[in-house]
Amino acid sequence: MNVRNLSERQKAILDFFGDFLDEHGYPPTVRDIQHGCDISSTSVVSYNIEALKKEGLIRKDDGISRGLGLVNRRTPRREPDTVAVPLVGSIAAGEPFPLPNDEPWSGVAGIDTVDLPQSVIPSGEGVYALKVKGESMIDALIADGDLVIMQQTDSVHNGQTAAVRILPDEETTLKKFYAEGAMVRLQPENSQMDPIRLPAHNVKVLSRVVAVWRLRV
Amino acid sequence: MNVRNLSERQKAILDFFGDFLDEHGYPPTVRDIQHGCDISSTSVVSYNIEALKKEGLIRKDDGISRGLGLVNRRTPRREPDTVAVPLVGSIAAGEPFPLPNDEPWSGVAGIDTVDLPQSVIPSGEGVYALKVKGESMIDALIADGDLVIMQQTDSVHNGQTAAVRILPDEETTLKKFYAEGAMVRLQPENSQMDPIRLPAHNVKVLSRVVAVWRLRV
DNA sequence: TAAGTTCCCGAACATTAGTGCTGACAAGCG
DNA sequence: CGCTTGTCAGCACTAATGTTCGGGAACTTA
Repeated sequence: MNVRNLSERQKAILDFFGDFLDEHGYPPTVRDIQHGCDISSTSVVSYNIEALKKEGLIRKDDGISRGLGLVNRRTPRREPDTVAVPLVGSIAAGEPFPLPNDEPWSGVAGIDTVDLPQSVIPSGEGVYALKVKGESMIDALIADGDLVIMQQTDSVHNGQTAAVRILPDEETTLKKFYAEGAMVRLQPENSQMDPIRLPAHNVKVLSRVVAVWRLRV
Repeated sequence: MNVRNLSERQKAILDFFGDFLDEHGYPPTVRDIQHGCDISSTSVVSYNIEALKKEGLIRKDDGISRGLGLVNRRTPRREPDTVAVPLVGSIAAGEPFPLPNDEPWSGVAGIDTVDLPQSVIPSGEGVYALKVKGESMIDALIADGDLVIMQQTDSVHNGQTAAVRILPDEETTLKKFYAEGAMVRLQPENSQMDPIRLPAHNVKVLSRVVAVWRLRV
C-alpha cells in the first residue's frame, strides 16, 4: 500500500487511468493503457496491473473488458455527505414560529435551506432549522442570529430545550422542558421571563434542539 | 429530451444502467443490459440504446466495449460538498493550545476531523477546529464542549475573537482583539479574567473564529 | 387491403480486448 | 558461474462484446 514501492511505469499507469476515466466515463482497456503509457506490449500492462492489484490500488474483474477500477475513487453516485435542512423561519422570545408541515421538502422553491454535514444529522428526517432573533435565548448561550437545529420528536428528557405547542391557544414556543408529575414546567431561556406551568396533557412536544450553529462570530 | 416519450423498456434500461454503474464502476455491456432487463436479444438493446442516444440521454462511443455513458451523470471526480476540518485540540481558559503545522492534513491517522459544509468554509484552506473545555469562553456564549471553527489569517478587526501568539513567551491563546494605537488589548471571553495590554509587535494574529458548532444541546 | 412505422426476436458476423506462452535482459546472490 | 527474481517484448489464442441482417407482430394511416 506504499506508493513509494511503485515503479515509474506503475505510477504512470495510475495517472493515465484516472485521466482516462475522467475523460471517457469508462475504464481503459489493457491496450488503451499500453498506448497511453508508451508500453510496447499488452503483457507488460497485464503484469503491472497485477502488481497494482496486489498493492490494493486497483480493482479488477477478471475476464470482462474494461473491468478495472481505481479503489480509492469515489462511487459516482455516492450519497451526498451534506443534508439540506429547511430554514423554516425565525424565533423570538415567546413568539410562536412557523412549523414545517408534513410534506417532504424536496427543495421547494421559496424555502431557504441550510447545509449540514450528514454526520451530525443521522436521518435527516424531521430536521429543520430556526433563526434566533434577539436575545430571547441568551441564557442557553444562544445569540442573535444563531441557527438552532431542531429534530422532530414526541418526547424529551427533563432539561432539554424543546419546541412545544401549548394546546389551549395553539401557541408554539421554544422552552426548556421539565416534567413534574402531571404538570409540565416550561422554562424560558431568558431569566427575564417567568416559567410556565401547565397540565401535561396541554403540552405537546414537537421537536428538540440538537445543535446550534453560529456563523461569522 | 422528454422522459415521458420513453418506453417502459427504455426507462428500465436507464435505471439498470445507473445501478450497474454504481455497483461495478464501469458501464454495462449490451448483454449485461439484455439480461438485466429481461430482453431476449442484443439487437433490441442496441435498438433502444440508439433511441436513448437520439433523446440525448445516453452517450455512446461506437465500436468500443462498454463505451456507453449517462449524460446527466456527474463527473466521478466531483468536488465534495463537505470539508474535513482537523480538530487540532482543545482550548481552556488562557491555556495555550496546539496549532496545526503547515503540512497538508490529508486525513492523517490520529487526527480527528470535523465535517463542515463547504458553503460555510469558502476555501477550506487554513481552517481548523478547537474543542472548548470548561467555561472559559462563557461570555462569548460559547459553552463547554462547543467546537470553535478557526480560519487562519494575519489580521482581524477590533472586537473579533482571534487566536494570537504572544511573542515573549510564545504562548498561544484565544481572546477578543482590540488594536489601540501601538498597543493591543486582548480581552478574555470570561469576565472573571482581566484584559491584557501588549505592544502590537509582540502579538501575532494566527487565526480568527468564523463559526461555533454545538451538538447535543 | 396495402403500405408504412415501431418495436422486437434470433442468429450470424466482426471487432475488441483479456490472457497465456515463450523468450530476453538486468540485478542480486550463493 | 548458475540460479532466482523482477521486468519487459512479441505473438497467438480465445472469450467478450458491438453490429448487422432477415424476419415478424402490432399498430397506424392512406
